[in-house]
Amino acid sequence: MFYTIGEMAQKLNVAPSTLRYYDKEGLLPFVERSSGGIRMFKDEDMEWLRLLGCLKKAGMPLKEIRSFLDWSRQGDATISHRLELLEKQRQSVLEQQKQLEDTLLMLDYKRWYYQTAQEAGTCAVHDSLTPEQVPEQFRALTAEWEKG
Amino acid sequence: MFYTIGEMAQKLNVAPSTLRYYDKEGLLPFVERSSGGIRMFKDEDMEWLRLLGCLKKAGMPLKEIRSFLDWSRQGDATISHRLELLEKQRQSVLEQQKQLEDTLLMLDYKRWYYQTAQEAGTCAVHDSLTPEQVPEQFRALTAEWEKG
DNA sequence: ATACAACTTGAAGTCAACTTTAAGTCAAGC
DNA sequence: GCTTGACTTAAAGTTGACTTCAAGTTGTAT
Repeated sequence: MFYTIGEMAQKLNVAPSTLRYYDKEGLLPFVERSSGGIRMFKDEDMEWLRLLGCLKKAGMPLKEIRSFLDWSRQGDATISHRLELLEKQRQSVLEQQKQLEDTLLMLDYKRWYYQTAQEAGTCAVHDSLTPEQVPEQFRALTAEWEKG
Repeated sequence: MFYTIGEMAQKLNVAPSTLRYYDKEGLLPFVERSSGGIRMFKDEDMEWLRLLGCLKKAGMPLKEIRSFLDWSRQGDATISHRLELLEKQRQSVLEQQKQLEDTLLMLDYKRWYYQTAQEAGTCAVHDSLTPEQVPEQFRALTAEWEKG
């Protein structure tokens, strides 16, 4: 079962031009062509593109994804390279998670700050708030995120 | 207590040119200047730059950070705008967390895959693995992440 | 056979977020 | 007073990841 670039783009919810760009960057070396030169995508190709999208969302640049792909096609001699790249990316994901955690805490604090201000009609309400009126989980943050 | 752009850049672990760029983009409207035109950063400015960095790492574009800043300077009339922007960003962070969670699971699976392959010296080892030899947490993923 | 939408390519354009360059100014130490 | 390193600006260059354009081809439906 084959799909055209338009069909595959729709399945993946990306623009056809994006897939052509990936192809040009060597990220789709196994996609077959019809006798007339039209790309014929397989379900297998979608698998790889889903993996690609996953790595991309984890912040991996296309160049590194390309390296990983090239290594995969070179066979068993590159297993340790691939493992190393994956470990590096895993570390990066863990750091990003930590960062998002911190940011979420900050956003939650700010949200409470502005919700309170909205109810009062003014940010000045926070000048006259005793520590007991600040929800416990935010007390440590009032000092840290004063500005803005 | 004032800092030069170089000192502040060092404290924040960014390039001085980055801070000049932020200034040009209207993200540092409150940074004072010496009589000779040299930027004089305060601790307060660092607070804001830390907040900016936090929002940036959460994927907020500088334009939106600029909006938030402008609204903050306009006073209480913009509280709801600010709240709306923060809620939107909070939603975005939650989605990113979910995405990273999925990616981490995939990376953990791939890591196991290549660690096993490395020990065996070949990826072919996975062809002759019974389901019981696959750690339980990865069994559902063998089908999902076959490629690469 | 012809129309027509969807495909093809290479090249150029876009966008965000910086970085670099060039030419000049400021300020601290000698 | 002079040197020197860090600062100033405007403008141009870079990078990554696409998108758009122009000109042409393919393949399906009538």
